[in-house]
Amino acid sequence: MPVPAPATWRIALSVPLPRLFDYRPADGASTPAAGCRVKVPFGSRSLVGFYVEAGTAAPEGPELRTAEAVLDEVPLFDPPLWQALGWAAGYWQRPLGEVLATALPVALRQGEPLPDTRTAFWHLTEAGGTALAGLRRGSRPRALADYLAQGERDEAALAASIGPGWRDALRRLEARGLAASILRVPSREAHAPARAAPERSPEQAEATAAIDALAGRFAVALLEGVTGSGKTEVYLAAIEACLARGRQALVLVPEIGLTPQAIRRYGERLPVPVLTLHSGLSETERAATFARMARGEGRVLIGTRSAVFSPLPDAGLIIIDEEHDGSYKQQDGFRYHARDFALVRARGLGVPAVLGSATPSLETLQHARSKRYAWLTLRERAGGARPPRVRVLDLRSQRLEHGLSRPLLDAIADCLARGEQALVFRNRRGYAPVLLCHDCGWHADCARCDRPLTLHGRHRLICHHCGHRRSVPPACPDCGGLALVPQGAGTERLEEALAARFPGVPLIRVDRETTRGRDALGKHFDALGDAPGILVGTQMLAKGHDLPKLTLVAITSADEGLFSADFRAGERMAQLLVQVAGRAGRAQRPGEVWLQTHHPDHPLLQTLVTRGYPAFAEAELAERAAAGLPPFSHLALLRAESPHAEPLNAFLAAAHALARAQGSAEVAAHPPMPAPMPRRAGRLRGQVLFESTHRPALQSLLRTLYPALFDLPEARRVRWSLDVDPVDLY
DNA sequence: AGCACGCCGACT
DNA sequence: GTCGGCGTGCTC
Repeated sequence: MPVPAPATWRIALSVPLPRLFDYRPADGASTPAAGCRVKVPFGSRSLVGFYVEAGTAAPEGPELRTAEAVLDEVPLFDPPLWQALGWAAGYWQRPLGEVLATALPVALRQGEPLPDTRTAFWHLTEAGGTALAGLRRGSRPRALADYLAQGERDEAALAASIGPGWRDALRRLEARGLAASILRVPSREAHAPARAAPERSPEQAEATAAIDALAGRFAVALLEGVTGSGKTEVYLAAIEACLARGRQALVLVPEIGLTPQAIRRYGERLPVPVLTLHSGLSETERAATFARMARGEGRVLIGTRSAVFSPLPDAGLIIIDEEHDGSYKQQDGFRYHARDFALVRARGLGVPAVLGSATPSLETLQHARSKRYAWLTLRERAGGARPPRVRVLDLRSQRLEHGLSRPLLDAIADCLARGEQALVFRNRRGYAPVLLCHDCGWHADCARCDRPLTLHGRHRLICHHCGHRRSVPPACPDCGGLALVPQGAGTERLEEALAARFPGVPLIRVDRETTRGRDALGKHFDALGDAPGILVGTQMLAKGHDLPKLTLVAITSADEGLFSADFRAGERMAQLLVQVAGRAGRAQRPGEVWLQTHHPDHPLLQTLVTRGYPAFAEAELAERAAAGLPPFSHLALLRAESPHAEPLNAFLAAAHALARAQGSAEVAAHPPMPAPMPRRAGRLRGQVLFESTHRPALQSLLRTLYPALFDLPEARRVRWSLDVDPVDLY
């Protein structure tokens, strides 16, 4: 009779190795549930990992080390979340431990316990009730005692009611035994919303009813609503219904979509507290939000990309606002797509998901066309606002003043004269994108990226790809000529030109330089107010709060994206143009959009301008279908970079050979090629593209290829990463 | 990714 | 004579 192999614990660790690690069970510990955190020795350090499953020690395997401790009685991941994360690790090709670690706030990742989410509620003691009348009238302790006499209150309520000095007064009452507190989970009781819902349009009511009808099962609805059509009202109605059924709702928003105004709007309209998750929070706050959601205390969570990992023990609805937005795709490390993961979670949870956008991604549109998603549309703008009129301005016959044509400047002047506001959009920061020698054609390039340096101010050249800075040379380094001229216009130059042309008119520039930190954007808009004025800036202007006086939107160049090598450039350009254009003419003032271009006859532009985004998307989908591009095929991109060409080429060739050797007829492994930016920050970059019309075939190739890449000796000399469903081919 | 080990330049 | 540069290799 053979001796049974000793049982082991298979642990997922957050290290970039595509396997689990086997340990002997911790002394005296019983086998944990899947997903429990376990402390284990690893090399010379001690790591927090996740128990996955039991295993058996291979007879000739390595000597196993012993796990130190089990940190959880109950895993932090509920079963559907655990399952979805396992799926994600397999689909996006990342070690499970790394995926699980990303899904947790840092404190929990490091082994901290799930934080206490109870809050202190204060009340008057019996002695306090008696002593109340004896407290000096008008004093803070008296005010506090009077307030507490009405019933128990949490500290936020005390602060709001008493104002500064409340804590001091409270301490004094507590010291005299007049007030006491108990720690308690805040009541889940619904309160009356601070603001009532406006009347819904028939379209909104219809969409709301359609979403309601999906409750209790997995289904996806695309809510395609033109800018200003009130998609948020539909979300709010769907969330209310979800709450009424006793379920939690998760709302994902793009990075720039989660403004204080937006949060306030949800908070005022919903009958429960709204939790938020965004880049401005501390790790303590993130862990608390995670805990509140895990315990079912939080009923509504609004957050950016990473909020998709929140526990949802009572899930009822998942909403992905602006589903086309690129910020849902994580661009380093675990390269997941929050929209796609949200749909996987919705399926696992058996709840509906709503994808909202004025400009849906072609992927989502294709699903809607093929009837896999319900397709709901909002065609009317709320309050009877008219869609803006679009005018295409042919630049070929125009002289430009710092990137602005005469007719456009006149239109801005008219707009200001009417007492209205204008928005000038330019997707380039800085003064000018190129500094050119007029004598010999030399231009200033970044020495580490081979790309033109952007002129900032008159003296600084900055590389937007690697951050490298230098000053403007006194003369052309090639010919010695002194005629170094800025070519093209960035937001800085537009601001300068507009200020010169419209002296005294309020002018606000909105780009990464001028708009940093929490709600800097909101402060800009507040500064402008309702007075006539001009906003000039980058795509940060595409969203933000409503500007009722904004009636003119100028897009200074629609040409980028028309001829780009990236097959998604046209789609992105169209989405951006429509989003920016949608800012014009809310309320009762009709808006106009001016579009400067050197290619007024370009078919994509023509379709977009004359027939709108849906027609553009149809045309683009037809082209993608003909070219066999996504969403009609599926891609994975192996990227690599190295300071030297030789190890880079060796790795890509080896990886390509490996894929070829696996020989899938259904997957095309393109030969290694340079990245669209072949050199960045001094590193050479190359890639291998995998493509298949059959997703399972691509997945099957990646499942064997990914671990094999780690074993390539060539892999150790380069930095490499695998991107499944890349959104750009950079 | 860390972290240790390992073999060559400018400092107390 | 050492501190430390980052190449190379390993982690149950």
